[in-house]
Amino acid sequence: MQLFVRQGFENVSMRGIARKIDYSPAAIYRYFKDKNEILATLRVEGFALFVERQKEKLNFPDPQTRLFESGLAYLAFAQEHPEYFHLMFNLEVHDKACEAYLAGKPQESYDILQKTVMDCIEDGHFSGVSPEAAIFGLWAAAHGLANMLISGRLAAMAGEEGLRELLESVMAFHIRPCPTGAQTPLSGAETS
Amino acid sequence: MQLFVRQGFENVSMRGIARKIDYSPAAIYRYFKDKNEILATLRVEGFALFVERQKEKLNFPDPQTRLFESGLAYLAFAQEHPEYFHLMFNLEVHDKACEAYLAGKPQESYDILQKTVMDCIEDGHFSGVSPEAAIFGLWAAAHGLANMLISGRLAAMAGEEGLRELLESVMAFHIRPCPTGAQTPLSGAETS
Amino acid sequence: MQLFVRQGFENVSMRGIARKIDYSPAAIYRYFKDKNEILATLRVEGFALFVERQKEKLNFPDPQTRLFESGLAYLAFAQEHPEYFHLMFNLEVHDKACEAYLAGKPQESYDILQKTVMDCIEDGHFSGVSPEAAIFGLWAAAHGLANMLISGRLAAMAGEEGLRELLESVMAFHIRPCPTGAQTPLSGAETS
Amino acid sequence: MQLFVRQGFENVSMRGIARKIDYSPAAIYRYFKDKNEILATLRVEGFALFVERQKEKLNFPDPQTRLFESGLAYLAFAQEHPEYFHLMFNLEVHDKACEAYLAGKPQESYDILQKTVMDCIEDGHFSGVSPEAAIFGLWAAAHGLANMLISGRLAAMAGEEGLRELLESVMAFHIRPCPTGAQTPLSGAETS
DNA sequence: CATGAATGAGAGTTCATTCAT
DNA sequence: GATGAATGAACTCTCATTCAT
Repeated sequence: MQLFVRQGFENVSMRGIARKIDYSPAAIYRYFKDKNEILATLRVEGFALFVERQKEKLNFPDPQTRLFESGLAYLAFAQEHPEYFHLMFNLEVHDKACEAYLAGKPQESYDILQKTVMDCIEDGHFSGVSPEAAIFGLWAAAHGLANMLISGRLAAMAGEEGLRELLESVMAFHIRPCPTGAQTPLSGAETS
Repeated sequence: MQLFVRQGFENVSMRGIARKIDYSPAAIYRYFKDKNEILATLRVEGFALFVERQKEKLNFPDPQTRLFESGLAYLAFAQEHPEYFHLMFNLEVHDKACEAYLAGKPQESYDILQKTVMDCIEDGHFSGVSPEAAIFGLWAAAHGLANMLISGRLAAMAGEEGLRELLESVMAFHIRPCPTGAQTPLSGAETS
Repeated sequence: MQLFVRQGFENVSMRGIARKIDYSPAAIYRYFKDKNEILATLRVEGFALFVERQKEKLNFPDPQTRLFESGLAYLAFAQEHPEYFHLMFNLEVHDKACEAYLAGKPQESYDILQKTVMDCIEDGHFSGVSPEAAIFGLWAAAHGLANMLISGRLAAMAGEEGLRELLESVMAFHIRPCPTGAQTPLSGAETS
Repeated sequence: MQLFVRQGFENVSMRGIARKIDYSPAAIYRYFKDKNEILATLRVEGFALFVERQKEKLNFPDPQTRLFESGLAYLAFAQEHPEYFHLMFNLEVHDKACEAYLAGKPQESYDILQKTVMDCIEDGHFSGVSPEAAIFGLWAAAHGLANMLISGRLAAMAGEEGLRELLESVMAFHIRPCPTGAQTPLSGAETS
């Protein structure tokens, strides 16, 4: 099963899969009803693995460290399983059973992240920051960094060596404390 | 040609394009060698439009405002031209001419952003921050937020109303000043 | 179009059709949306031709002759267009547009036949016979004979030569007058 | 084996059969060389059952009653075993052994029917009628009625209730006596 | 005796592409 | 300058069938 997960996902065609695992296209249908079922299965698998990786970082007592570590875990997951990442966030899969199962995951992630951010705020680390802004901001930062990472654009610009340090310093930048009272002026952004 | 760019891009098929511009599929080949050439052209167009939108925000004298505005412009672009965005960042287009032409763009963007960040640092806004970390961090943040925005996940979680305010507050969060001396501890993340 | 109607209908596969008309499978889809649309079109065509052939026999003033001739026309149609016949009566086609169009045809046929039979009864030819019984009886007789004819079973048993005379004499047998008052006893038929 | 004969036959696929008898598809091949062999076997079985049902009606002393009852038996068979009927008369099965075995059956049926018809003629019931015409005529009538019955067209036009009475009255119509001397005029049917 | 695993052939269908007109 | 007609290759998926176990 997991064999062909590692093989990239350009050729997401039954024939392509079959060729890669040296099976006949028909053989696949013994194990999966559908092409959708394959993708759905992989998606679920991916999310399970992802959540597992995230939960591993839940034990750090310091909320800032938790934030930092879970961010790095986000990136590590994307780097180690770019196909899963692709499947989970960039592919639109129309499978009701799958979506039903996954419906709760984002909320769960949100809740965890929320708690961590609130803890930071209570610690005075993110004082004066709207929790919602911080949550989505940190989330988006990790997500965007992961995307740039697996698309190769990051390595192309920053060089292969030092990539790890760069990622860490970027995450550190995102988690930097917020000095009391300071707030950037909000000029209106025109979005027709 | 630009007519059909505005019409959505789900149906990226020659037939679909032809139907939308009320031409025959064959007619397209008078103007483009290939499907790849169309996509490449659109990619280039997209990047041009993107850069244009970004440059519009270059006139704000205050570097922080520049940062803030260019971030919002990034999001606005994604929201107004999700097809371009998709094409530019999520689709792999194999076209040599296109890639050659675009090779310089990221560097250009990088340079602009770098200048703005350095200005912020000089202003004491991002004191003690590695410019590289800030550049990629802010870039990734905007990129991730844009991705979440056009994938609909953001609206699904935060609600349609308030979305604009949320985006602004998130961008503000990312641009918050850095208090002198504060730095998060970097513990090594072992993943694998 | 009509080329491949004549070629038998065993190979009712797009590829088979394509091979027979020396086209590529894809070419067929320029002319028909669907495989169903082909069959539906042929069905409609077949029914049109059938009704035409039947209406040609409507001018005979004598109702018995009308009956006889329309019966022979039924058989002639089956013999000349066995594929149409197959398509019309032995194949189940699931096509809403087609079925909607054809829904009225049987009733129309029924009405014509009913009129002819009533005329016969008024002439004293089928005195004492239930019109319904005569209508369905004659219909079924023609239909059954046509089926046996195109399945080859009739020729196999009665020989190729003399087939025409046989058909005529069978039709004559079915149209024989009914003597007044005579009625066969109805003993109960057990059909669980 | 006979278990799954009763279960309907729409899904004439090895997989479908296997599912219905709760065996694996492969198991079937222990008992039958082929899909054709299954169908051939069922065909033979069907004909055997059919002949049996017909012979049950052979004991009625009155030839007209025999005719009537065997006609109803024909219909009852079609109604009770539409799959057999389909298999026997509407499906082309290419199996030499099967065909060889069945070659004699029609002649046998023909002989039985011939005897009955001759008896009727001797009784003065079908006076002046060509035996051949009567035989094939009655045969075709029963066959056509059976076809219309199981195709659902009869019920669609005549209504579900009253169907049984209709069938009986139609059969009675077909068996009506022939008055001496009367013969319909045979005008030539032009069929290309 | 029965099955799980596998397959080759083929089903209907779509797509990017070509070319005579 | 534009199209209608056509195609080859690919798609997802099903089927009858085989064979080691």
